[in-house]
This record gives sequence, structure tokens and C-alpha cells, in this order.
Amino acid sequence: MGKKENRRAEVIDLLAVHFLETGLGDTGLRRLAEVAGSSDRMLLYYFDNKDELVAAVLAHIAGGLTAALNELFGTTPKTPDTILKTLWEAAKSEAFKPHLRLWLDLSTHANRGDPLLLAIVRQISEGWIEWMANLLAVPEPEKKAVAALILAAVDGQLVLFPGEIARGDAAIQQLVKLFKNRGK
Amino acid sequence: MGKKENRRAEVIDLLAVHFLETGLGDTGLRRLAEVAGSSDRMLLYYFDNKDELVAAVLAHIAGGLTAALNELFGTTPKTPDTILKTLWEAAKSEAFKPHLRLWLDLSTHANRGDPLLLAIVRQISEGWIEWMANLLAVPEPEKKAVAALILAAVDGQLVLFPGEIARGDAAIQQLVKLFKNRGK
DNA sequence: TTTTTATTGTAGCGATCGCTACAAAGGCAT
DNA sequence: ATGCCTTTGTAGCGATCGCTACAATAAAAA
Repeated sequence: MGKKENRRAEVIDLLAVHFLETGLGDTGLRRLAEVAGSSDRMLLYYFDNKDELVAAVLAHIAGGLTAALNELFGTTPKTPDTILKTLWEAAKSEAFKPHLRLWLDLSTHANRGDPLLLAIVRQISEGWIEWMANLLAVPEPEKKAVAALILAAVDGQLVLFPGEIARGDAAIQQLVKLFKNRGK
Repeated sequence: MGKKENRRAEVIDLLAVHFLETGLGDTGLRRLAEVAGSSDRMLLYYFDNKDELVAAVLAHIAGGLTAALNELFGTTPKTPDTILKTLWEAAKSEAFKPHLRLWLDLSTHANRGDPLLLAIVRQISEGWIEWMANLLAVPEPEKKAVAALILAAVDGQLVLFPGEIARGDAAIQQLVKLFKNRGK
């Protein structure tokens, strides 16, 4: 009875690690089965098809990331420059870098038209903006715009400096300064 | 003699359009041959292998984009907020959107470890920063950092709002305001 | 025990991938 | 005409893709 569900959850855990390490490019069923210590046949027994498998693993990863970010940021409001600095340090850390890279993968596939990933990405994206907006100590009408700016600035470093995200330090530092000047 | 080279150039032109429209995901030799009005066999006659083909097409696209941007921006220095506004309008236009999307594709593959694309992307990226830095009317030591911030902010919108880049309007507007406050 | 149901292995389908072997066809100079 | 070099078509290799048919086993229910 429950055996199937248990194993399914284990598989999701193992594949989450693999997805974070290698992105969405290496997702052949036989390869994933190897990683999960299973067989392609069994993966299609636990999941209806490959799309459902991918969606489940991504949902699991997104959940973990949300939890980690909540722990990192707490719930008390913060100024844009401190939020940006904290987020940037996280983005450069070994713990979060894989998440960022995977996020870039997802967004790219979504931009290319994959309807499944498009829906997933939009939902996650909106969730992050909302979450950060609630954390920002700025006037209400600007909250979401500032949140989007911060997230985009960090994501953009990954696009601009692939494989060496730390090179974005100077750009982020500029934005921090701009935020500090902001109160006029 | 020259027949091979002529046809090769034609093929590059045709494939550039296709790459811009569909990204790097649809690059089967047989499919590309169809698009170019040729055959897979002939593509491998014009090019040594698929990698060389892709590199040639990408170089062609990059060249065209550089020319277009130079025409759009001219050579007289501009303030960060006007450059950002101009670049953002361009990014949203139908003419440039495909270039942005393709750029995201490239960067994603580079981040995933593809060594060929990593070299290409880093070179192009560095070129853009340099180009924009020379265009920016800001003190020398900050030029490259501001350039990287602007480029990253625009790229980031694509990551954050796949398929509906215009939703980044508010975030870009925030950055424009920050730039305007900048002189203190 | 029998009978059903849940779990897993083996084999393979049809499609696509980059690439190659082989040879036919065309233009060229001699 | 002959031979040569460039250009192109046909066919296919071996690998991988998502997925399925079929059957064997194990566990649970009767």
C-alpha cells in the first residue's frame, strides 16, 4: 500500500539533489533511474509520466528553498539595501548557487515556450515577489516593484557572468548605494 | 570554387533567423537543413560539425546585434537613466526580444557547463559591458559597475517574467528613479 | 489454500540524434 | 574524349529518447 508512496518520496529527494547539481539538461529516464537507484520502468510506475515526475521534483525543491529563505530572512521588515545584501550573499554561497542555476534553467525553458514549466515558473516567480514585498520596509505602492528589481538584479548577474557569479559584486554594490541614497 | 562559401553564408543567414525565433533547443541537423533549404548531409559539407555550425551562426547574430545597438545608441555619452530607458524600450520591442531570449539560452547553457558556449558568452558579455561603460556619463571608477547593473536588471526581467517581459516595467521604472536621485 | 492485487524485470517499439561510407553527378582542364 | 576534383543524394550506423506490452514474482485478502 504505502510502499509505493514511500519509495516515490525517496526518489523525489534523490532526484532533487541531481536536478540541483546538473540542471534540467540531463533528465533521461534511464539516467534518472540510475541516480535514484531504480529503473526507468519503476519511475513510470511511481509517476504517470516524465512531466509529472519533473513537476513533482521541482515542487519539492521550491518548497525547500522557500523554507530556507524564510529562515534566512525572518519576518521583520528590512530596508531594500539590507535585503539586497543578504540575498546577494546567499546567491553567492555554495548552498544557494545550485538553486539559482536551476531557476535560470527553468526560466529559459519557460521562455522557449514549454507550457508546463511556464506555469510553474510564473507561479514561483509571483510567490517570491509577493514574499519579498511583504518583507520590504518601503511605501506600499512601491513594494512589488522594488522586490522585482532586487530579484531581477540578482538573477541578472547569473546571466551576465555565467559560472563566476561573484563578478557581479560591483554591480550589486552600486544598487546598494542607490538604495541608500533613496531616502534622499 | 566559391560556390561552397556562398551557400555557407546563405545558410548562416537563414539559420540565424531560425535560432532567434526558436532558441537553441531545436537544433537537430535534419531540422536545420529543412529550415535552410538543404540537407543534413550538406550542412556537414559546409561545416566541419554541428558545433562549428552553431558557433558560426551565433557569431553572425552577435555581429548583427552589435551593429543594431550601435545605431540605436550612437556614441555620445548619456546618463544612466536615459540609457536604461532606451535599452528597456528596445528589450520590449519585437525586434530585440528574440535576441534577449537567445541570450538567455546561451547563458543558461554556459552556466550548465558547456565549454564552447561558456567562452562565447563570456566574450560577448564582457564586450557589452565595455561598450556600455564607454557610453555612460558617470565617473570612471563606477562605469563598468553601473553598466553591469543596467544590463543585469534588464536581463533579470526576462528571467523573472518569462514570456511577458513587459511586466518588468515597474521594476525598471524604480531603477530609473534611483538613477535620477543619484546626483544626490 | 486459492484468488486477487501490488510490485518489478525483460524486451522492444518507433522516433530522433550526430555523423559517415559510398557512389553518382556535375564542372573543369587537358 | 579522358581523367580529376567538387558537389550532392541515398542509406545506414549505433546510441538515446519516452513509453508500453507482457509476464514473473511477492504480498495481501478471501
